Amino acid sequence: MNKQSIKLSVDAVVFGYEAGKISVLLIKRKFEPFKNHWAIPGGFVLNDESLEEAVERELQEETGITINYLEQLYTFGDPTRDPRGRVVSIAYFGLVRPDAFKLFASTDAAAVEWFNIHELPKLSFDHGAILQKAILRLQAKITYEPIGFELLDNKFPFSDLEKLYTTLLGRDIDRRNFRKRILGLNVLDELDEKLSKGSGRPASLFQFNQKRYFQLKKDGIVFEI
Amino acid sequence: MNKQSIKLSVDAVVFGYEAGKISVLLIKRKFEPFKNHWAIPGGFVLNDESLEEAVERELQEETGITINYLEQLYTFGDPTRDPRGRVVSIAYFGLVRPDAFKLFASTDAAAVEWFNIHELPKLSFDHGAILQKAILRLQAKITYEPIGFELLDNKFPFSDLEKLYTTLLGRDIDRRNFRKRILGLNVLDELDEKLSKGSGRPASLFQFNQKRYFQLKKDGIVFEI
DNA sequence: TTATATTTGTGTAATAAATACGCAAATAAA
DNA sequence: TTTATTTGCGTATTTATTACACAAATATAA
Repeated sequence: MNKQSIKLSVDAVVFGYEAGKISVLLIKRKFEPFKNHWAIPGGFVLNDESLEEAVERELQEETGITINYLEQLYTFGDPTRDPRGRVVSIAYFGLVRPDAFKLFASTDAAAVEWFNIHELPKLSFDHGAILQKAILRLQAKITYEPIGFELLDNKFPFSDLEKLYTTLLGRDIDRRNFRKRILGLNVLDELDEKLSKGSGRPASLFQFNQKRYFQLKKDGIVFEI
Repeated sequence: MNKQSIKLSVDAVVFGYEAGKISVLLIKRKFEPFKNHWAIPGGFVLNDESLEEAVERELQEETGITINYLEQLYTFGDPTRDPRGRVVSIAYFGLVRPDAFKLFASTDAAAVEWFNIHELPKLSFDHGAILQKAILRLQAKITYEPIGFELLDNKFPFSDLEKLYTTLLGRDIDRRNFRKRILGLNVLDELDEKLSKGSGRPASLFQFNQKRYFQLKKDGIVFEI
């Protein structure tokens, strides 16, 4: 049997949300192949680190960002996906809060930028397909897991959540029914604080109660929009 | 940077169903480590084959089985999961029809056997965790994708489908409502043939119409139990 | 200061979907 | 020929989803 010579990398599709726009974090590659082309951040796995550690390390090195939520997306293993030879990549799916939005300082990449998911550049390797799969996962998953909160500030007005859902699902949602549904799930705490932004009645701030969610989940209550 | 020395393998959790029992295909390992212990079939990926090809090849070599449905499950990459060194494994999830049930002739394994998922032996490596994840995937997925049919003969009486669902979901289902629901999805063709098995009124045979399902799916109709 | 625009917050009636439920028909076995 | 077993089917009740409008609180403009 021939010696196996397959390289292993991780890639991360990181989403952020602000002002009604879903963005994804891309880097401009510093080296060949695809030098100076846009790509999903990622890189080779070190021998003694876990896959998640590899993702977090690469994100740190290339974008300086710290991630708020991370899950495995899919493993891409087509033998021709990398011109350098056989590279199998385990793709991850990440979410960051708005406050993490600005603070990146790339060292290993020529540039780092947020791109609106509707205005994407052409991507390196099979990263277009990876990104597509991640978008589908995000859209599907917010309807049955409370991951939307991971894209909002810790405290948020209800209208932010509503806007996030209409944006992600790409359709209008009845404001009253949505509020009833979400508050009925009993996983949001209403705070005493109010937030005024511009004109209009000030909004109560809410906070996702993860502990209560896990408890309810254990009891068999399912999050569903 | 140190040279990467990570090996890549695939493993397949293959489920079968017969007479109200869900089984999983296991092999007895022929070599160290875990020699003569039970494990999920799998092995190292060759340099120039896709991941799916690797799975199908290994299944063929170790169990002689040909699979009916295959999808990626999850990639397991804990640095300590294999005593031989760093081995990252991409786990797959497969289903076979009852007629494929008997015909295996192992060459690369000391033994091959179907085990009821409720009477499993202790497994090698982290295969217990992989299998657990596969069972959860199977249980979840039959409620929102028509994969249950992949576990039945091509033509089946309705009661077989009902039994499969009660078994997998682990709870009773109202027979009339279930039938209404499934037939209402309009993805089953009722054949002219009848099947008599033992006593009782003979049952009409049904067939899953995959083409119609894909069409309906494209139109936005969702399969859901 | 007052009027206007903007955003938040809330309840109920109408419609649709899910659930509960029992008996007759067709066959094999006794 | 009687009995046991399995299939096939309809309707009423309950529950969940959807549609829909106006008052309260603030900022801004007049």
